[in-house]
Amino acid sequence: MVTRCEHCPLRRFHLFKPMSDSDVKAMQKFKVGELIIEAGTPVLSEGSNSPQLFTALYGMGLRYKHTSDGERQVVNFVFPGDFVGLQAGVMGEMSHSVEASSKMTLCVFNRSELWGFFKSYPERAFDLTWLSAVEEHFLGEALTSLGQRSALESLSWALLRMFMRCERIGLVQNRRMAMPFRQQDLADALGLSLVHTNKTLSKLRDQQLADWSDGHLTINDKEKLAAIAKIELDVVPVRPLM
Amino acid sequence: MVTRCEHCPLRRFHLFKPMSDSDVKAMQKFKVGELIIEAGTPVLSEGSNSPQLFTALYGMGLRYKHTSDGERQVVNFVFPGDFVGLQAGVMGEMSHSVEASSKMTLCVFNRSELWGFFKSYPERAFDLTWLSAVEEHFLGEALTSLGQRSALESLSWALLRMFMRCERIGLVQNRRMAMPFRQQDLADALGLSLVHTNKTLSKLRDQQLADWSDGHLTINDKEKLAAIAKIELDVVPVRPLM
DNA sequence: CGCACTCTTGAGGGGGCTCAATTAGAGTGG
DNA sequence: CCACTCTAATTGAGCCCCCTCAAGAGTGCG
Repeated sequence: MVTRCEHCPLRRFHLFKPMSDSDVKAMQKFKVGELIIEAGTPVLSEGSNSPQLFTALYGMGLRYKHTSDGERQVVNFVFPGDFVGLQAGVMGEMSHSVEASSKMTLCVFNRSELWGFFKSYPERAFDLTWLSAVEEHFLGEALTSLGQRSALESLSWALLRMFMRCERIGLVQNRRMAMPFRQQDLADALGLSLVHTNKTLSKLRDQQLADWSDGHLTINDKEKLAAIAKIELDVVPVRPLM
Repeated sequence: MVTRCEHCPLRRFHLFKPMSDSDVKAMQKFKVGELIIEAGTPVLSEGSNSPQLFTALYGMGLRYKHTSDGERQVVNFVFPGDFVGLQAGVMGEMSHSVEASSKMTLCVFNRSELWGFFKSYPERAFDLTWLSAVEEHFLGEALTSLGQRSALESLSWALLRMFMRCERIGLVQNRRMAMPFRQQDLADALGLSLVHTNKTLSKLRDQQLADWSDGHLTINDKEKLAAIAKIELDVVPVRPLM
Protein backbone atom coordinates (compact mmCIF):
# COMPACT_ATOMS: atom_id res chain seq x y z
CA MET A 1 0.00 0.00 0.00
CA VAL A 2 1.89 3.00 -1.31
CA THR A 3 0.95 6.52 -0.26
CA ARG A 4 0.05 8.74 -3.17
CA CYS A 5 1.66 12.17 -3.06
CA GLU A 6 -1.68 13.96 -2.90
CA HIS A 7 -2.28 12.16 0.38
CA CYS A 8 1.22 12.74 1.72
CA PRO A 9 0.94 13.04 5.49
CA LEU A 10 3.82 15.48 5.67
CA ARG A 11 2.60 18.13 3.28
CA ARG A 12 0.18 19.70 5.76
CA PHE A 13 2.91 20.77 8.15
CA HIS A 14 3.95 24.41 7.98
CA LEU A 15 7.59 23.42 8.17
CA PHE A 16 7.35 22.77 4.47
CA LYS A 17 6.91 25.22 1.67
CA PRO A 18 3.38 24.83 0.29
CA MET A 19 3.18 22.70 -2.85
CA SER A 20 1.09 23.57 -5.85
CA ASP A 21 -1.05 20.94 -7.48
CA SER A 22 1.41 20.68 -10.32
CA ASP A 23 4.24 20.23 -7.80
CA VAL A 24 2.37 17.30 -6.30
CA LYS A 25 1.70 15.81 -9.71
CA ALA A 26 5.34 16.14 -10.63
CA MET A 27 6.37 14.28 -7.49
CA GLN A 28 3.82 11.56 -8.07
CA LYS A 29 5.26 10.96 -11.52
CA PHE A 30 8.78 10.90 -10.12
CA LYS A 31 7.98 8.56 -7.24
CA VAL A 32 8.44 4.90 -8.04
CA GLY A 33 7.63 3.24 -4.75
CA GLU A 34 8.30 2.98 -1.05
CA LEU A 35 11.04 1.35 0.95
CA ILE A 36 10.40 -0.01 4.41
CA ILE A 37 13.42 -0.95 6.47
CA GLU A 38 14.18 -2.03 10.00
CA ALA A 39 16.36 -0.16 12.47
CA GLY A 40 20.05 -0.65 11.81
CA THR A 41 19.69 -1.14 8.07
CA PRO A 42 21.90 0.91 5.74
CA VAL A 43 20.11 3.07 3.17
CA LEU A 44 23.06 4.49 1.26
CA SER A 45 26.77 3.87 1.58
CA GLU A 46 29.64 6.33 1.35
CA GLY A 47 31.15 6.11 -2.11
CA SER A 48 28.22 4.22 -3.49
CA ASN A 49 26.53 5.12 -6.71
CA SER A 50 22.97 4.34 -5.77
CA PRO A 51 20.34 4.18 -8.51
CA GLN A 52 17.80 5.59 -6.09
CA LEU A 53 16.96 8.73 -4.17
CA PHE A 54 14.69 8.96 -1.16
CA THR A 55 12.51 11.14 0.96
CA ALA A 56 12.04 10.00 4.54
CA LEU A 57 8.36 9.53 5.26
CA TYR A 58 8.35 7.88 8.67
CA GLY A 59 11.13 7.09 11.13
CA MET A 60 14.58 8.47 11.80
CA GLY A 61 18.09 7.76 10.68
CA LEU A 62 21.56 9.20 10.60
CA ARG A 63 24.16 10.33 8.11
CA TYR A 64 27.77 9.54 8.90
CA LYS A 65 31.24 9.34 7.42
CA HIS A 66 34.16 7.13 8.26
CA THR A 67 37.60 8.61 8.78
CA SER A 68 40.64 6.75 7.55
CA ASP A 69 41.52 5.68 11.10
CA GLY A 70 38.20 3.94 11.53
CA GLU A 71 36.47 6.59 13.58
CA ARG A 72 32.96 7.67 12.74
CA GLN A 73 31.62 11.18 12.38
CA VAL A 74 27.87 11.60 12.41
CA VAL A 75 27.19 14.41 9.96
CA ASN A 76 23.51 14.86 10.54
CA PHE A 77 20.29 13.17 11.56
CA VAL A 78 17.48 12.24 9.20
CA PHE A 79 13.88 13.09 10.06
CA PRO A 80 10.63 12.69 8.12
CA GLY A 81 10.64 15.13 5.24
CA ASP A 82 14.39 14.98 4.68
CA PHE A 83 15.68 14.21 1.22
CA VAL A 84 18.39 11.57 1.03
CA GLY A 85 20.79 10.89 -1.80
CA LEU A 86 21.03 14.23 -3.55
CA GLN A 87 24.81 14.00 -3.59
CA ALA A 88 24.72 10.71 -5.44
CA GLY A 89 22.14 12.23 -7.72
CA VAL A 90 24.29 15.11 -8.88
CA MET A 91 27.87 14.27 -7.97
CA GLY A 92 27.69 10.60 -8.83
CA GLU A 93 28.49 9.26 -5.42
CA MET A 94 27.68 9.77 -1.77
CA SER A 95 30.20 11.42 0.52
CA HIS A 96 28.51 9.94 3.56
CA SER A 97 26.47 6.90 4.51
CA VAL A 98 22.87 6.87 5.67
CA GLU A 99 21.38 4.29 7.97
CA ALA A 100 18.08 3.80 9.76
CA SER A 101 17.98 4.26 13.54
CA SER A 102 14.36 3.21 13.81
CA LYS A 103 12.04 1.46 11.44
CA MET A 104 11.72 3.76 8.45
CA THR A 105 9.53 4.28 5.43
CA LEU A 106 11.05 6.16 2.51
CA CYS A 107 9.62 7.37 -0.78
CA VAL A 108 11.77 6.09 -3.62
CA PHE A 109 12.75 7.98 -6.77
CA ASN A 110 14.80 6.83 -9.73
CA ARG A 111 18.07 8.60 -10.04
CA SER A 112 18.10 8.05 -13.80
CA GLU A 113 15.02 10.23 -14.08
CA LEU A 114 16.54 13.10 -12.13
CA TRP A 115 17.90 14.87 -15.16
CA GLY A 116 14.59 14.65 -17.00
CA PHE A 117 12.93 15.88 -13.83
CA PHE A 118 15.15 18.97 -13.87
CA LYS A 119 14.19 19.71 -17.45
CA SER A 120 10.48 19.10 -17.04
CA TYR A 121 9.90 20.75 -13.69
CA PRO A 122 12.12 23.78 -13.15
CA GLU A 123 10.16 24.83 -10.06
CA ARG A 124 10.97 21.52 -8.44
CA ALA A 125 14.58 21.73 -9.59
CA PHE A 126 14.74 25.09 -7.90
CA ASP A 127 13.32 23.57 -4.73
CA LEU A 128 15.89 20.81 -4.81
CA THR A 129 18.64 23.40 -4.90
CA TRP A 130 16.90 25.21 -2.09
CA LEU A 131 16.89 22.02 -0.08
CA SER A 132 20.56 21.62 -0.66
CA ALA A 133 21.14 25.15 0.56
CA VAL A 134 19.13 24.41 3.69
CA GLU A 135 21.33 21.42 4.32
CA GLU A 136 24.38 23.57 3.90
CA HIS A 137 22.93 26.08 6.32
CA PHE A 138 22.44 23.39 8.89
CA LEU A 139 25.96 22.03 8.50
CA GLY A 140 27.31 25.53 8.96
CA GLU A 141 25.41 25.76 12.19
CA ALA A 142 26.67 22.38 13.31
CA LEU A 143 30.21 23.46 12.57
CA THR A 144 29.73 26.51 14.74
CA SER A 145 28.28 24.46 17.50
CA LEU A 146 31.16 22.07 17.42
CA GLY A 147 33.82 24.71 17.13
CA GLN A 148 32.68 27.22 19.67
CA ARG A 149 30.61 25.54 22.30
CA SER A 150 31.23 23.51 25.44
CA ALA A 151 29.82 20.03 25.79
CA LEU A 152 26.84 21.30 27.76
CA GLU A 153 26.10 23.94 25.18
CA SER A 154 26.56 21.58 22.25
CA LEU A 155 24.25 18.98 23.67
CA SER A 156 21.62 21.56 24.54
CA TRP A 157 21.85 22.83 21.00
CA ALA A 158 21.55 19.40 19.44
CA LEU A 159 18.66 18.19 21.57
CA LEU A 160 16.74 21.42 21.16
CA ARG A 161 17.28 21.45 17.41
CA MET A 162 15.99 17.92 17.03
CA PHE A 163 13.09 18.64 19.31
CA MET A 164 12.04 21.73 17.42
CA ARG A 165 12.39 20.00 14.08
CA CYS A 166 10.10 17.22 15.25
CA GLU A 167 7.62 19.59 16.83
CA ARG A 168 7.06 20.99 13.38
CA ILE A 169 6.04 17.62 12.03
CA GLY A 170 3.75 16.54 14.81
CA LEU A 171 6.08 14.08 16.50
CA VAL A 172 6.06 15.84 19.86
CA GLN A 173 3.21 15.03 22.19
CA ASN A 174 3.11 16.40 25.68
CA ARG A 175 6.63 17.79 25.38
CA ARG A 176 7.88 14.31 24.64
CA MET A 177 9.12 12.60 21.51
CA ALA A 178 10.68 9.32 20.45
CA MET A 179 14.48 9.51 20.05
CA PRO A 180 15.75 6.21 18.69
CA PHE A 181 19.42 7.20 18.59
CA ARG A 182 22.14 5.97 20.91
CA GLN A 183 24.25 8.24 23.07
CA GLN A 184 27.17 7.16 20.93
CA ASP A 185 25.44 8.64 17.87
CA LEU A 186 25.06 12.03 19.46
CA ALA A 187 28.61 11.85 20.80
CA ASP A 188 29.90 11.14 17.29
CA ALA A 189 27.83 14.01 15.94
CA LEU A 190 29.26 16.51 18.39
CA GLY A 191 32.82 15.25 18.49
CA LEU A 192 32.54 14.30 22.14
CA SER A 193 33.47 11.08 23.87
CA LEU A 194 30.70 8.74 24.87
CA VAL A 195 31.64 9.03 28.52
CA HIS A 196 31.53 12.78 28.58
CA THR A 197 28.30 12.83 26.60
CA ASN A 198 26.73 10.57 29.14
CA LYS A 199 27.86 12.70 32.06
CA THR A 200 26.69 15.87 30.41
CA LEU A 201 23.30 14.37 29.65
CA SER A 202 23.00 13.49 33.32
CA LYS A 203 23.71 17.09 34.16
CA LEU A 204 20.94 18.27 31.83
CA ARG A 205 18.62 15.75 33.45
CA ASP A 206 19.53 16.82 36.97
CA GLN A 207 18.89 20.43 36.09
CA GLN A 208 15.53 19.42 34.65
CA LEU A 209 16.39 20.96 31.30
CA ALA A 210 16.18 17.95 29.04
CA ASP A 211 15.56 14.34 29.85
CA TRP A 212 16.60 11.79 27.26
CA SER A 213 16.14 8.26 28.49
CA ASP A 214 14.35 5.11 27.43
CA GLY A 215 14.44 6.21 23.83
CA HIS A 216 12.41 9.32 24.52
CA LEU A 217 13.31 12.97 24.85
CA THR A 218 11.39 15.33 27.09
CA ILE A 219 11.95 19.07 27.11
CA ASN A 220 9.96 21.21 29.48
CA ASP A 221 11.59 24.58 29.28
CA LYS A 222 12.73 25.40 25.78
CA GLU A 223 13.64 28.97 26.73
CA LYS A 224 16.19 27.92 29.32
CA LEU A 225 17.71 25.37 27.01
CA ALA A 226 17.88 27.90 24.18
CA ALA A 227 19.70 30.29 26.50
CA ILE A 228 22.34 27.66 27.21
CA ALA A 229 22.55 26.63 23.56
CA LYS A 230 22.77 30.28 22.55
CA ILE A 231 20.20 30.08 19.81
CA GLU A 232 16.93 31.78 18.99
CA LEU A 233 13.75 29.76 19.35
CA ASP A 234 12.13 30.80 16.10
CA VAL A 235 14.62 29.68 13.55
CA VAL A 236 13.61 26.44 11.94
CA PRO A 237 13.65 27.65 8.33
CA VAL A 238 10.84 26.71 5.96
CA ARG A 239 12.05 24.20 3.41
CA PRO A 240 10.69 22.47 0.36
CA LEU A 241 9.41 18.91 0.56
CA MET A 242 10.37 16.60 -2.25
CA MET B 1 37.23 46.05 -18.83
CA VAL B 2 34.98 43.09 -18.11
CA THR B 3 36.08 39.55 -18.94
CA ARG B 4 33.72 37.79 -21.31
CA CYS B 5 32.83 34.26 -20.27
CA GLU B 6 34.33 32.73 -23.40
CA HIS B 7 37.66 34.15 -22.25
CA CYS B 8 37.22 33.13 -18.64
CA PRO B 9 40.68 32.37 -17.25
CA LEU B 10 39.34 29.69 -14.93
CA ARG B 11 37.57 27.47 -17.43
CA ARG B 12 40.73 25.80 -18.68
CA PHE B 13 41.55 24.20 -15.33
CA HIS B 14 40.63 20.55 -14.94
CA LEU B 15 39.23 21.22 -11.50
CA PHE B 16 36.10 22.36 -13.26
CA LYS B 17 33.63 20.32 -15.20
CA PRO B 18 34.02 21.17 -18.90
CA MET B 19 31.50 23.70 -20.19
CA SER B 20 29.69 23.37 -23.49
CA ASP B 21 29.41 26.37 -25.77
CA SER B 22 25.80 26.78 -24.79
CA ASP B 23 26.79 26.69 -21.12
CA VAL B 24 29.20 29.52 -21.73
CA LYS B 25 26.61 31.52 -23.64
CA ALA B 26 24.10 30.99 -20.86
CA MET B 27 26.57 32.36 -18.32
CA GLN B 28 27.43 35.32 -20.49
CA LYS B 29 23.75 36.25 -20.65
CA PHE B 30 23.42 35.85 -16.92
CA LYS B 31 26.52 37.86 -16.04
CA VAL B 32 25.87 41.53 -15.52
CA GLY B 33 29.31 42.84 -14.58
CA GLU B 34 32.31 42.56 -12.30
CA LEU B 35 32.97 43.70 -8.79
CA ILE B 36 36.44 44.65 -7.65
CA ILE B 37 36.98 45.07 -3.94
CA GLU B 38 39.86 45.64 -1.56
CA ALA B 39 40.92 43.30 1.22
CA GLY B 40 38.71 43.57 4.26
CA THR B 41 35.58 44.56 2.35
CA PRO B 42 32.35 42.66 3.01
CA VAL B 43 30.71 40.99 0.01
CA LEU B 44 27.56 39.58 1.60
CA SER B 45 26.22 39.84 5.13
CA GLU B 46 24.54 37.22 7.24
CA GLY B 47 20.79 37.72 7.10
CA SER B 48 21.04 40.02 4.13
CA ASN B 49 18.88 39.67 1.10
CA SER B 50 21.37 40.63 -1.56
CA PRO B 51 20.15 41.33 -5.06
CA GLN B 52 23.33 39.84 -6.44
CA LEU B 53 25.17 36.56 -6.75
CA PHE B 54 28.86 36.15 -7.46
CA THR B 55 31.56 33.89 -8.73
CA ALA B 56 35.05 34.61 -7.43
CA LEU B 57 37.38 35.28 -10.33
CA TYR B 58 40.56 36.48 -8.60
CA GLY B 59 41.53 36.73 -4.96
CA MET B 60 40.46 34.99 -1.78
CA GLY B 61 37.94 35.55 0.94
CA LEU B 62 36.19 33.86 3.80
CA ARG B 63 32.71 32.84 4.85
CA TYR B 64 31.84 33.24 8.50
CA LYS B 65 28.98 33.34 10.96
CA HIS B 66 28.57 35.19 14.20
CA THR B 67 27.35 33.40 17.30
CA SER B 68 25.02 35.17 19.70
CA ASP B 69 27.87 35.71 22.15
CA GLY B 70 29.91 37.64 19.64
CA GLU B 71 32.31 34.89 18.66
CA ARG B 72 33.07 34.19 15.05
CA GLN B 73 33.07 30.86 13.25
CA VAL B 74 34.75 30.75 9.88
CA VAL B 75 32.66 28.32 7.85
CA ASN B 76 34.83 28.11 4.77
CA PHE B 77 37.31 29.92 2.58
CA VAL B 78 36.56 31.36 -0.83
CA PHE B 79 38.89 30.71 -3.77
CA PRO B 80 38.66 31.59 -7.45
CA GLY B 81 35.89 29.57 -9.04
CA ASP B 82 33.71 29.48 -5.93
CA PHE B 83 30.12 30.57 -6.22
CA VAL B 84 28.93 32.99 -3.56
CA GLY B 85 25.38 33.82 -2.57
CA LEU B 86 23.45 30.73 -3.57
CA GLN B 87 21.71 30.66 -0.21
CA ALA B 88 20.38 34.16 -0.67
CA GLY B 89 19.40 33.14 -4.18
CA VAL B 90 17.17 30.29 -3.15
CA MET B 91 16.43 30.70 0.55
CA GLY B 92 16.02 34.45 0.50
CA GLU B 93 18.82 35.27 2.88
CA MET B 94 22.38 34.37 3.69
CA SER B 95 23.14 32.24 6.72
CA HIS B 96 26.72 33.46 6.76
CA SER B 97 28.73 36.51 5.76
CA VAL B 98 31.40 36.69 3.08
CA GLU B 99 34.31 39.07 3.09
CA ALA B 100 37.44 39.60 1.03
CA SER B 101 40.81 38.65 2.55
CA SER B 102 42.76 39.96 -0.42
CA LYS B 103 41.86 42.18 -3.29
CA MET B 104 39.15 40.31 -5.18
CA THR B 105 37.42 40.36 -8.52
CA LEU B 106 33.98 38.74 -8.70
CA CYS B 107 31.61 38.09 -11.58
CA VAL B 108 28.22 39.54 -10.77
CA PHE B 109 24.83 37.99 -11.53
CA ASN B 110 21.36 39.31 -10.87
CA ARG B 111 19.45 37.34 -8.34
CA SER B 112 16.15 38.36 -9.88
CA GLU B 113 17.13 36.49 -13.01
CA LEU B 114 17.95 33.28 -11.18
CA TRP B 115 14.50 31.83 -11.54
CA GLY B 116 14.38 32.53 -15.25
CA PHE B 117 17.83 31.05 -15.49
CA PHE B 118 16.56 27.83 -13.94
CA LYS B 119 13.76 27.63 -16.47
CA SER B 120 15.85 28.47 -19.50
CA TYR B 121 18.96 26.45 -18.74
CA PRO B 122 18.18 23.22 -16.92
CA GLU B 123 21.75 21.95 -17.43
CA ARG B 124 23.06 24.94 -15.58
CA ALA B 125 20.40 24.59 -12.91
CA PHE B 126 21.57 21.04 -12.45
CA ASP B 127 25.14 22.26 -12.12
CA LEU B 128 24.13 24.78 -9.52
CA THR B 129 22.60 22.02 -7.45
CA TRP B 130 25.74 20.01 -7.98
CA LEU B 131 27.79 22.90 -6.70
CA SER B 132 25.64 23.09 -3.63
CA ALA B 133 26.19 19.39 -3.06
CA VAL B 134 29.96 19.89 -3.37
CA GLU B 135 29.76 22.58 -0.74
CA GLU B 136 27.82 20.26 1.50
CA HIS B 137 30.44 17.59 0.95
CA PHE B 138 33.15 19.97 2.00
CA LEU B 139 31.32 21.07 5.13
CA GLY B 140 30.85 17.45 6.08
CA GLU B 141 34.57 16.97 5.79
CA ALA B 142 35.25 20.06 7.83
CA LEU B 143 32.91 18.82 10.50
CA THR B 144 34.81 15.56 10.65
CA SER B 145 38.09 17.37 10.84
CA LEU B 146 36.90 19.52 13.66
CA GLY B 147 35.22 16.74 15.56
CA GLN B 148 37.80 14.01 15.35
CA ARG B 149 41.21 15.50 14.88
CA SER B 150 43.87 17.04 17.09
CA ALA B 151 45.10 20.56 16.42
CA LEU B 152 48.11 19.29 14.49
CA GLU B 153 45.95 17.06 12.34
CA SER B 154 43.32 19.73 11.77
CA LEU B 155 45.85 22.32 10.69
CA SER B 156 47.58 19.85 8.40
CA TRP B 157 44.25 19.04 6.88
CA ALA B 158 43.25 22.65 6.37
CA LEU B 159 46.54 23.81 4.90
CA LEU B 160 46.80 20.83 2.59
CA ARG B 161 43.22 21.24 1.43
CA MET B 162 43.75 24.88 0.56
CA PHE B 163 47.04 24.11 -1.10
CA MET B 164 45.59 21.36 -3.27
CA ARG B 165 42.60 23.47 -4.19
CA CYS B 166 44.88 26.27 -5.35
CA GLU B 167 47.23 23.92 -7.17
CA ARG B 168 44.31 23.02 -9.38
CA ILE B 169 43.81 26.61 -10.45
CA GLY B 170 47.42 27.50 -11.10
CA LEU B 171 48.05 29.53 -7.97
CA VAL B 172 50.92 27.38 -6.74
CA GLN B 173 54.33 28.10 -8.14
CA ASN B 174 57.37 26.31 -6.86
CA ARG B 175 55.41 24.69 -4.05
CA ARG B 176 54.48 28.12 -2.82
CA MET B 177 51.26 30.13 -2.88
CA ALA B 178 49.86 33.38 -1.52
CA MET B 179 47.77 32.93 1.63
CA PRO B 180 46.24 36.26 2.59
CA PHE B 181 44.42 35.01 5.68
CA ARG B 182 45.36 35.70 9.27
CA GLN B 183 46.15 33.01 11.82
CA GLN B 184 43.00 34.10 13.59
CA ASP B 185 40.96 33.18 10.52
CA LEU B 186 42.28 29.66 10.46
CA ALA B 187 41.85 29.37 14.21
CA ASP B 188 38.22 30.40 13.90
CA ALA B 189 37.73 27.92 11.09
CA LEU B 190 39.05 25.01 13.12
CA GLY B 191 37.62 25.98 16.47
CA LEU B 192 41.08 26.47 17.96
CA SER B 193 42.43 29.36 19.99
CA LEU B 194 44.76 31.77 18.26
CA VAL B 195 47.54 30.95 20.68
CA HIS B 196 47.38 27.24 20.13
CA THR B 197 47.07 27.70 16.39
CA ASN B 198 50.24 29.72 16.40
CA LYS B 199 52.14 27.16 18.42
CA THR B 200 50.96 24.33 16.24
CA LEU B 201 51.93 26.20 13.08
CA SER B 202 55.40 26.61 14.55
CA LYS B 203 55.55 22.89 15.07
CA LEU B 204 54.65 22.24 11.44
CA ARG B 205 57.32 24.71 10.43
CA ASP B 206 59.96 23.13 12.66
CA GLN B 207 59.21 19.73 11.21
CA GLN B 208 59.51 21.19 7.72
CA LEU B 209 56.03 20.03 6.83
CA ALA B 210 54.34 23.31 6.05
CA ASP B 211 55.63 26.83 6.30
CA TRP B 212 53.04 29.58 6.41
CA SER B 213 54.62 32.96 6.99
CA ASP B 214 54.72 36.37 5.36
CA GLY B 215 51.40 35.73 3.70
CA HIS B 216 52.71 32.71 1.81
CA LEU B 217 52.29 28.99 2.28
CA THR B 218 55.00 26.53 1.25
CA ILE B 219 54.46 22.79 1.27
CA ASN B 220 57.30 20.52 0.28
CA ASP B 221 56.13 17.09 1.20
CA LYS B 222 52.43 16.63 0.56
CA GLU B 223 52.59 12.91 1.34
CA LYS B 224 53.82 13.40 4.88
CA LEU B 225 51.27 16.09 5.53
CA ALA B 226 48.49 13.94 4.12
CA ALA B 227 49.53 11.14 6.44
CA ILE B 228 49.18 13.43 9.43
CA ALA B 229 45.93 14.89 8.15
CA LYS B 230 44.66 11.39 7.42
CA ILE B 231 43.40 12.14 3.94
CA GLU B 232 44.02 10.83 0.46
CA LEU B 233 45.90 13.05 -1.93
CA ASP B 234 43.65 12.57 -4.93
CA VAL B 235 40.36 13.80 -3.69
CA VAL B 236 39.63 17.28 -4.91
CA PRO B 237 36.31 16.53 -6.62
CA VAL B 238 35.55 17.99 -10.03
CA ARG B 239 32.92 20.68 -9.75
CA PRO B 240 30.96 22.92 -12.07
CA LEU B 241 32.00 26.52 -12.67
CA MET B 242 29.25 29.10 -12.75
C1' DC C 1 22.44 -18.69 31.27
C1' DG C 2 25.90 -16.52 28.61
C1' DC C 3 26.73 -13.10 25.21
C1' DA C 4 26.15 -8.57 23.21
C1' DC C 5 24.86 -4.02 23.44
C1' DT C 6 23.97 0.21 25.81
C1' DC C 7 24.14 3.12 29.63
C1' DT C 8 26.48 4.57 33.87
C1' DT C 9 30.07 6.03 37.12
C1' DG C 10 34.95 6.72 38.99
C1' DA C 11 39.87 8.05 38.51
C1' DG C 12 43.70 10.18 36.41
C1' DG C 13 46.16 12.66 32.75
C1' DG C 14 46.93 15.80 28.94
C1' DG C 15 45.69 18.84 25.04
C1' DG C 16 44.12 23.08 24.33
C1' DC C 17 42.24 27.06 26.83
C1' DT C 18 42.89 31.88 29.01
C1' DC C 19 45.65 35.53 30.68
C1' DA C 20 49.54 38.26 29.88
C1' DA C 21 53.56 40.37 27.90
C1' DT C 22 56.87 41.10 24.01
C1' DT C 23 58.24 41.78 19.19
C1' DA C 24 57.73 43.21 14.51
C1' DG C 25 55.71 45.80 10.75
C1' DA C 26 52.77 49.41 8.71
C1' DG C 27 50.66 53.65 8.76
C1' DT C 28 50.04 58.49 10.29
C1' DG C 29 51.22 62.77 11.58
C1' DG C 30 54.14 66.33 13.73
C1' DC D 1 62.96 61.25 10.85
C1' DC D 2 61.01 59.88 14.99
C1' DA D 3 57.06 59.29 18.30
C1' DC D 4 52.68 57.12 18.49
C1' DT D 5 49.22 53.76 17.31
C1' DC D 6 47.23 49.64 15.64
C1' DT D 7 47.27 45.06 14.00
C1' DA D 8 49.41 40.42 13.61
C1' DA D 9 52.54 37.12 15.21
C1' DT D 10 54.97 35.05 19.02
C1' DT D 11 56.09 32.95 23.51
C1' DG D 12 55.46 31.65 28.57
C1' DA D 13 52.62 30.11 32.65
C1' DG D 14 48.88 27.94 34.83
C1' DC D 15 44.63 25.54 34.79
C1' DC D 16 40.41 23.02 33.45
C1' DC D 17 37.49 20.63 30.34
C1' DC D 18 37.22 16.64 28.21
C1' DC D 19 39.76 12.54 26.99
C1' DT D 20 41.08 7.53 27.94
C1' DC D 21 41.04 3.52 30.68
C1' DA D 22 38.41 0.58 33.48
C1' DA D 23 34.67 -1.66 35.70
C1' DG D 24 29.81 -2.40 36.70
C1' DA D 25 24.78 -2.58 35.92
C1' DG D 26 20.57 -3.22 33.16
C1' DT D 27 18.24 -5.32 29.19
C1' DG D 28 17.17 -8.30 25.36
C1' DC D 29 18.11 -12.48 22.94
C1' DG D 30 19.73 -17.09 21.29
